[in-house]
Amino acid sequence: MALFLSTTVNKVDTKGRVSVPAAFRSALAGQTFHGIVAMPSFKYPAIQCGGMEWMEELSNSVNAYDFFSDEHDALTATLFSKTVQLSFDGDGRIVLPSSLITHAKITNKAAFVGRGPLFEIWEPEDFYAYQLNATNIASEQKLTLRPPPQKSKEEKH
Amino acid sequence: MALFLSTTVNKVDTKGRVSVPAAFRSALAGQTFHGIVAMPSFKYPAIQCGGMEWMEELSNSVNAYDFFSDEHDALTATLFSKTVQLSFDGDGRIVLPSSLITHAKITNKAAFVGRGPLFEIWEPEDFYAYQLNATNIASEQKLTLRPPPQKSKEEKH
DNA sequence: TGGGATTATATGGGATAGCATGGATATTTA
DNA sequence: TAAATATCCATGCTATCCCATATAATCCCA
Repeated sequence: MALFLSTTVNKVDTKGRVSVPAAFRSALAGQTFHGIVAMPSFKYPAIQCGGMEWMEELSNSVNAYDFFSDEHDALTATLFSKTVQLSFDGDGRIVLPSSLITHAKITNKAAFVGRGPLFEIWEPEDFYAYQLNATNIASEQKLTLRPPPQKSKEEKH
Repeated sequence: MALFLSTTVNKVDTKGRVSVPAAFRSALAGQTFHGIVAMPSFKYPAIQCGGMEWMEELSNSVNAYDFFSDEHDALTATLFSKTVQLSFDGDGRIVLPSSLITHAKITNKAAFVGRGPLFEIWEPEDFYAYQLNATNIASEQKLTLRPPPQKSKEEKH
Protein backbone atom coordinates (compact mmCIF):
# COMPACT_ATOMS: atom_id res chain seq x y z
CA MET A 1 0.00 0.00 0.00
CA ALA A 2 1.15 3.52 -0.74
CA LEU A 3 2.74 5.45 2.14
CA PHE A 4 2.75 9.23 1.91
CA LEU A 5 5.47 10.89 4.00
CA SER A 6 6.81 14.41 4.65
CA THR A 7 5.48 17.80 3.67
CA THR A 8 6.11 19.75 0.45
CA VAL A 9 4.92 23.23 -0.50
CA ASN A 10 4.32 23.91 -4.20
CA LYS A 11 3.04 26.88 -6.15
CA VAL A 12 -0.48 27.11 -7.53
CA ASP A 13 -0.58 29.04 -10.80
CA THR A 14 -3.37 31.23 -12.13
CA LYS A 15 -5.13 28.26 -13.74
CA GLY A 16 -5.21 26.31 -10.47
CA ARG A 17 -2.46 23.97 -11.62
CA VAL A 18 -0.06 22.54 -9.06
CA SER A 19 2.61 19.84 -9.18
CA VAL A 20 2.01 16.78 -7.05
CA PRO A 21 5.35 16.06 -5.30
CA ALA A 22 7.38 13.45 -7.14
CA ALA A 23 7.60 11.30 -4.01
CA PHE A 24 3.81 11.12 -3.82
CA ARG A 25 3.53 10.33 -7.51
CA SER A 26 5.97 7.46 -7.25
CA ALA A 27 4.03 6.15 -4.25
CA LEU A 28 1.03 5.93 -6.60
CA ALA A 29 2.97 4.32 -9.42
CA GLY A 30 1.43 1.06 -10.50
CA GLN A 31 -2.16 2.05 -9.84
CA THR A 32 -4.44 1.88 -12.84
CA PHE A 33 -5.77 5.43 -12.57
CA HIS A 34 -2.98 7.90 -13.35
CA GLY A 35 -3.94 10.61 -10.86
CA ILE A 36 -5.51 11.12 -7.44
CA VAL A 37 -8.93 11.25 -5.84
CA ALA A 38 -9.70 14.25 -3.64
CA MET A 39 -12.49 15.31 -1.28
CA PRO A 40 -12.95 18.10 1.24
CA SER A 41 -12.13 17.20 4.83
CA PHE A 42 -15.12 17.67 7.10
CA LYS A 43 -12.97 18.44 10.15
CA TYR A 44 -10.49 20.92 8.70
CA PRO A 45 -10.07 23.41 5.86
CA ALA A 46 -8.09 20.82 3.94
CA ILE A 47 -8.39 18.44 1.00
CA GLN A 48 -8.05 14.71 1.64
CA CYS A 49 -6.41 12.77 -1.16
CA GLY A 50 -5.20 9.34 -2.09
CA GLY A 51 -4.97 6.90 -4.95
CA MET A 52 -7.89 5.08 -6.46
CA GLU A 53 -7.07 2.00 -4.39
CA TRP A 54 -7.52 4.10 -1.26
CA MET A 55 -10.93 5.17 -2.53
CA GLU A 56 -11.87 1.54 -3.07
CA GLU A 57 -10.96 0.75 0.52
CA LEU A 58 -13.17 3.57 1.73
CA SER A 59 -15.94 2.18 -0.42
CA ASN A 60 -15.56 -1.22 1.18
CA SER A 61 -15.82 0.22 4.68
CA VAL A 62 -19.02 1.95 3.68
CA ASN A 63 -20.44 -1.36 2.58
CA ALA A 64 -20.07 -2.60 6.14
CA TYR A 65 -23.07 -0.45 7.04
CA ASP A 66 -26.59 -1.56 6.36
CA PHE A 67 -27.71 -0.34 2.97
CA PHE A 68 -30.89 1.24 4.40
CA SER A 69 -29.24 2.77 7.46
CA ASP A 70 -28.85 6.50 8.08
CA GLU A 71 -25.08 5.98 8.36
CA HIS A 72 -24.98 4.55 4.87
CA ASP A 73 -26.92 7.52 3.53
CA ALA A 74 -24.73 10.04 5.31
CA LEU A 75 -21.47 8.44 4.24
CA THR A 76 -22.36 8.03 0.59
CA ALA A 77 -23.77 11.54 0.47
CA THR A 78 -20.56 13.11 1.72
CA LEU A 79 -17.91 10.65 0.58
CA PHE A 80 -18.76 9.95 -3.00
CA SER A 81 -20.67 13.01 -4.07
CA LYS A 82 -17.92 15.43 -3.08
CA THR A 83 -15.04 13.31 -4.34
CA VAL A 84 -13.36 14.24 -7.61
CA GLN A 85 -10.84 12.44 -9.79
CA LEU A 86 -7.89 14.62 -10.72
CA SER A 87 -5.64 13.12 -13.39
CA PHE A 88 -2.01 14.03 -13.85
CA ASP A 89 -1.00 15.99 -16.90
CA GLY A 90 2.22 15.12 -18.73
CA ASP A 91 4.30 16.84 -16.06
CA GLY A 92 2.65 15.35 -12.98
CA ARG A 93 0.37 18.31 -12.26
CA ILE A 94 -3.31 18.41 -11.31
CA VAL A 95 -5.89 21.18 -11.58
CA LEU A 96 -7.64 21.97 -8.31
CA PRO A 97 -11.38 22.63 -8.79
CA SER A 98 -12.58 25.96 -7.43
CA SER A 99 -14.83 24.24 -4.87
CA LEU A 100 -11.84 22.57 -3.24
CA ILE A 101 -9.73 25.73 -3.50
CA THR A 102 -12.31 27.75 -1.61
CA HIS A 103 -12.82 25.01 0.97
CA ALA A 104 -9.10 24.97 1.78
CA LYS A 105 -8.76 28.76 1.39
CA ILE A 106 -5.85 28.18 -0.99
CA THR A 107 -4.43 31.15 -2.85
CA ASN A 108 -1.05 30.74 -4.55
CA LYS A 109 0.62 28.01 -2.50
CA ALA A 110 -0.40 24.52 -1.46
CA ALA A 111 1.15 22.26 1.20
CA PHE A 112 1.09 18.54 0.39
CA VAL A 113 1.05 16.78 3.75
CA GLY A 114 1.80 13.07 4.05
CA ARG A 115 -0.52 11.20 6.44
CA GLY A 116 0.48 7.63 5.78
CA PRO A 117 -2.13 5.89 3.64
CA LEU A 118 -3.48 9.26 2.48
CA PHE A 119 -2.29 12.82 2.10
CA GLU A 120 -3.84 16.26 2.51
CA ILE A 121 -3.56 19.58 0.71
CA TRP A 122 -3.56 22.67 2.94
CA GLU A 123 -3.04 26.36 2.74
CA PRO A 124 0.53 26.33 4.14
CA GLU A 125 0.05 28.82 6.99
CA ASP A 126 -3.12 27.10 8.12
CA PHE A 127 -1.32 23.78 8.25
CA TYR A 128 1.62 25.08 10.26
CA ALA A 129 -0.79 26.43 12.86
CA TYR A 130 -2.63 23.12 12.99
CA GLN A 131 0.59 21.10 13.10
CA LEU A 132 1.97 23.12 16.00
CA ASN A 133 -1.12 22.33 18.04
CA ALA A 134 -1.08 18.67 17.02
CA THR A 135 2.58 18.28 17.98
CA ASN A 136 1.84 19.61 21.45
CA ILE A 137 -1.00 17.14 21.91
CA ALA A 138 1.14 14.24 20.71
CA SER A 139 4.17 15.07 22.85
CA GLU A 140 2.18 15.82 25.99
CA GLN A 141 0.39 12.52 25.78
CA LYS A 142 3.57 10.70 24.73
CA LEU A 143 1.64 8.95 22.02
CA THR A 144 4.51 8.05 19.74
CA LEU A 145 6.98 6.31 22.00
CA ARG A 146 5.31 2.97 22.41
CA PRO A 147 2.47 1.13 20.76
CA PRO A 148 -0.86 2.06 22.31
CA PRO A 149 -2.81 -0.59 24.21
CA GLN A 150 -4.47 -3.10 21.96
CA LYS A 151 -8.13 -2.55 21.40
CA SER A 152 -10.47 -5.45 21.75
CA LYS A 153 -13.98 -5.57 20.43
CA GLU A 154 -15.46 -5.80 23.90
CA GLU A 155 -14.20 -2.44 25.06
CA LYS A 156 -15.23 -0.46 22.09
CA HIS A 157 -18.21 1.73 22.63
CA MET B 1 14.69 -6.90 12.69
CA ALA B 2 17.54 -4.43 12.25
CA LEU B 3 19.69 -3.67 15.29
CA PHE B 4 21.77 -0.48 15.44
CA LEU B 5 24.75 -0.46 17.80
CA SER B 6 27.61 1.89 18.77
CA THR B 7 28.32 5.50 17.83
CA THR B 8 30.08 6.90 14.75
CA VAL B 9 30.86 10.51 13.82
CA ASN B 10 30.96 11.40 10.12
CA LYS B 11 31.45 14.59 8.16
CA VAL B 12 28.62 16.55 6.59
CA ASP B 13 29.72 18.22 3.36
CA THR B 14 28.52 21.48 1.86
CA LYS B 15 25.64 19.77 0.09
CA GLY B 16 24.35 18.25 3.32
CA ARG B 17 25.60 14.83 2.36
CA VAL B 18 26.80 12.40 5.00
CA SER B 19 27.79 8.73 4.93
CA VAL B 20 25.61 6.38 6.93
CA PRO B 21 27.99 4.09 8.85
CA ALA B 22 28.55 0.81 7.03
CA ALA B 23 27.42 -1.17 10.06
CA PHE B 24 24.05 0.58 10.01
CA ARG B 25 23.71 0.06 6.29
CA SER B 26 24.34 -3.64 6.54
CA ALA B 27 21.76 -3.81 9.33
CA LEU B 28 19.25 -2.48 6.80
CA ALA B 29 20.33 -4.82 4.02
CA GLY B 30 17.45 -6.85 2.70
CA GLN B 31 14.78 -4.20 3.19
CA THR B 32 12.91 -3.20 0.07
CA PHE B 33 13.58 0.54 0.42
CA HIS B 34 17.30 1.23 -0.04
CA GLY B 35 17.66 4.05 2.48
CA ILE B 36 16.33 5.29 5.82
CA VAL B 37 13.35 7.15 7.18
CA ALA B 38 14.04 10.10 9.47
CA MET B 39 12.00 12.41 11.71
CA PRO B 40 12.77 15.07 14.31
CA SER B 41 12.80 13.89 17.91
CA PHE B 42 10.17 15.43 20.21
CA LYS B 43 12.38 15.54 23.26
CA TYR B 44 15.85 16.32 21.97
CA PRO B 45 17.62 18.25 19.20
CA ALA B 46 18.16 14.97 17.40
CA ILE B 47 16.90 13.05 14.37
CA GLN B 48 15.29 9.66 14.87
CA CYS B 49 15.94 7.16 12.11
CA GLY B 50 15.22 3.62 11.09
CA GLY B 51 14.40 1.43 8.12
CA MET B 52 11.11 1.39 6.28
CA GLU B 53 10.04 -1.71 8.20
CA TRP B 54 10.42 0.29 11.41
CA MET B 55 8.22 2.99 9.90
CA GLU B 56 5.58 0.44 9.01
CA GLU B 57 5.55 -0.78 12.60
CA LEU B 58 4.97 2.76 13.80
CA SER B 59 2.23 3.08 11.24
CA ASN B 60 0.54 -0.02 12.61
CA SER B 61 0.70 1.37 16.13
CA VAL B 62 -1.13 4.44 14.93
CA ASN B 63 -3.90 2.27 13.53
CA ALA B 64 -4.75 1.12 17.04
CA TYR B 65 -6.30 4.53 17.66
CA ASP B 66 -9.79 5.26 16.46
CA PHE B 67 -9.60 6.58 12.92
CA PHE B 68 -11.78 9.63 13.63
CA SER B 69 -10.24 10.50 17.02
CA ASP B 70 -8.20 13.60 17.77
CA GLU B 71 -5.34 11.36 18.95
CA HIS B 72 -5.18 9.73 15.54
CA ASP B 73 -5.11 13.15 13.89
CA ALA B 74 -2.41 14.46 16.18
CA LEU B 75 -0.22 11.43 15.65
CA THR B 76 -0.45 11.30 11.89
CA ALA B 77 0.00 15.06 11.63
CA THR B 78 3.31 14.81 13.46
CA LEU B 79 4.58 11.36 12.56
CA PHE B 80 3.99 11.13 8.84
CA SER B 81 4.16 14.77 7.89
CA LYS B 82 7.58 15.28 9.48
CA THR B 83 9.05 11.99 8.34
CA VAL B 84 11.21 11.95 5.23
CA GLN B 85 12.56 9.11 3.13
CA LEU B 86 16.26 9.48 2.51
CA SER B 87 17.64 7.06 -0.06
CA PHE B 88 21.26 6.01 -0.21
CA ASP B 89 23.35 7.17 -3.14
CA GLY B 90 25.79 4.77 -4.77
CA ASP B 91 28.24 5.25 -1.92
CA GLY B 92 25.85 4.82 1.00
CA ARG B 93 25.31 8.50 1.68
CA ILE B 94 22.11 10.42 2.42
CA VAL B 95 21.27 14.11 2.07
CA LEU B 96 19.94 15.69 5.24
CA PRO B 97 17.09 18.15 4.50
CA SER B 98 17.58 21.65 5.89
CA SER B 99 14.61 21.25 8.23
CA LEU B 100 16.29 18.33 10.01
CA ILE B 101 19.70 20.03 9.97
CA THR B 102 18.31 23.08 11.78
CA HIS B 103 16.33 20.94 14.22
CA ALA B 104 19.48 19.07 15.28
CA LYS B 105 21.68 22.19 14.99
CA ILE B 106 24.09 20.21 12.80
CA THR B 107 26.92 22.06 11.08
CA ASN B 108 29.75 19.98 9.61
CA LYS B 109 29.68 16.79 11.68
CA ALA B 110 27.00 14.29 12.60
CA ALA B 111 27.04 11.57 15.27
CA PHE B 112 25.19 8.36 14.38
CA VAL B 113 24.03 6.85 17.67
CA GLY B 114 22.77 3.29 17.77
CA ARG B 115 19.67 2.73 19.90
CA GLY B 116 18.72 -0.81 19.07
CA PRO B 117 15.74 -0.93 16.71
CA LEU B 118 16.37 2.71 15.71
CA PHE B 119 19.26 5.14 15.63
CA GLU B 120 19.65 8.87 16.12
CA ILE B 121 21.66 11.59 14.44
CA TRP B 122 23.06 14.29 16.74
CA GLU B 123 25.34 17.25 16.61
CA PRO B 124 28.36 15.51 18.25
CA GLU B 125 28.96 18.02 21.04
CA ASP B 126 25.28 18.05 21.95
CA PHE B 127 25.28 14.29 22.15
CA TYR B 128 28.35 14.13 24.40
CA ALA B 129 26.75 16.64 26.75
CA TYR B 130 23.54 14.64 26.76
CA GLN B 131 25.39 11.38 27.31
CA LEU B 132 27.37 12.76 30.25
CA ASN B 133 24.24 13.91 32.01
CA ALA B 134 23.98 11.62 35.03
CA THR B 135 20.22 11.78 35.38
CA ASN B 136 19.67 10.76 31.80
CA ILE B 137 21.97 7.80 32.10
CA ALA B 138 20.38 6.70 35.36
CA SER B 139 16.86 6.88 34.04
CA GLU B 140 17.75 5.07 30.86
CA GLN B 141 19.46 2.27 32.74
CA LYS B 142 16.43 1.85 34.94
CA LEU B 143 14.38 1.43 31.82
CA THR B 144 16.68 -1.00 30.11
CA LEU B 145 17.28 -3.22 33.10
CA ARG B 146 13.62 -3.80 33.62
CA PRO B 147 11.64 -6.04 31.31
CA PRO B 148 8.98 -4.11 29.47
CA PRO B 149 5.58 -4.24 31.16
CA GLN B 150 3.26 -6.85 29.79
CA LYS B 151 0.14 -5.35 28.38
CA SER B 152 -3.13 -6.89 29.39
CA LYS B 153 -6.68 -5.70 29.03
CA GLU B 154 -7.09 -5.44 32.79
CA GLU B 155 -4.51 -2.70 33.27
CA LYS B 156 -6.14 -0.31 30.96
CA HIS B 157 -8.03 2.59 32.36
C1' DT C 1 53.55 -13.45 13.44
C1' DG C 2 54.79 -9.60 10.71
C1' DG C 3 54.57 -6.91 6.70
C1' DG C 4 52.95 -5.96 2.32
C1' DA C 5 48.99 -6.14 -0.73
C1' DT C 6 44.17 -5.76 -1.37
C1' DT C 7 39.70 -4.37 -0.29
C1' DA C 8 36.22 -1.50 1.96
C1' DT C 9 34.95 2.87 3.59
C1' DA C 10 34.60 7.79 3.82
C1' DT C 11 34.83 12.13 1.43
C1' DG C 12 35.25 15.62 -2.34
C1' DG C 13 34.01 17.52 -6.79
C1' DG C 14 31.96 17.75 -11.40
C1' DA C 15 28.55 16.13 -14.87
C1' DT C 16 23.86 14.81 -15.68
C1' DA C 17 19.04 14.06 -15.32
C1' DG C 18 14.74 15.01 -13.06
C1' DC C 19 11.66 18.25 -11.07
C1' DA C 20 8.87 22.37 -10.47
C1' DT C 21 7.23 26.20 -12.93
C1' DG C 22 5.75 29.48 -16.56
C1' DG C 23 4.08 30.16 -20.89
C1' DA C 24 2.22 28.91 -25.58
C1' DT C 25 -0.55 26.16 -28.54
C1' DA C 26 -4.13 22.73 -29.49
C1' DT C 27 -8.65 20.65 -28.27
C1' DT C 28 -12.99 20.40 -26.31
C1' DT C 29 -17.30 22.26 -24.42
C1' DA C 30 -21.00 25.52 -23.90
C1' DT D 1 -17.30 31.75 -31.39
C1' DA D 2 -15.76 32.32 -26.88
C1' DA D 3 -14.40 30.19 -22.81
C1' DA D 4 -12.70 26.51 -20.47
C1' DT D 5 -9.77 22.59 -20.53
C1' DA D 6 -5.96 19.79 -21.92
C1' DT D 7 -1.42 19.06 -24.19
C1' DC D 8 3.09 20.51 -25.38
C1' DC D 9 7.44 23.00 -24.94
C1' DA D 10 11.19 25.87 -22.60
C1' DT D 11 13.97 27.01 -18.51
C1' DG D 12 16.15 27.55 -14.01
C1' DC D 13 17.09 25.02 -10.19
C1' DT D 14 18.18 21.13 -7.43
C1' DA D 15 19.15 16.53 -6.43
C1' DT D 16 21.20 12.51 -8.11
C1' DC D 17 24.72 9.92 -10.24
C1' DC D 18 29.45 8.98 -11.43
C1' DC D 19 34.25 9.09 -10.79
C1' DA D 20 38.63 10.19 -8.17
C1' DT D 21 41.26 10.00 -3.96
C1' DA D 22 42.64 9.36 0.81
C1' DT D 23 42.38 6.69 4.82
C1' DA D 24 41.44 2.72 7.44
C1' DA D 25 40.55 -2.07 7.88
C1' DT D 26 41.27 -6.69 6.32
C1' DC D 27 43.44 -10.44 4.12
C1' DC D 28 47.17 -13.31 2.56
C1' DC D 29 51.44 -15.35 2.38
C1' DA D 30 56.11 -15.84 3.58
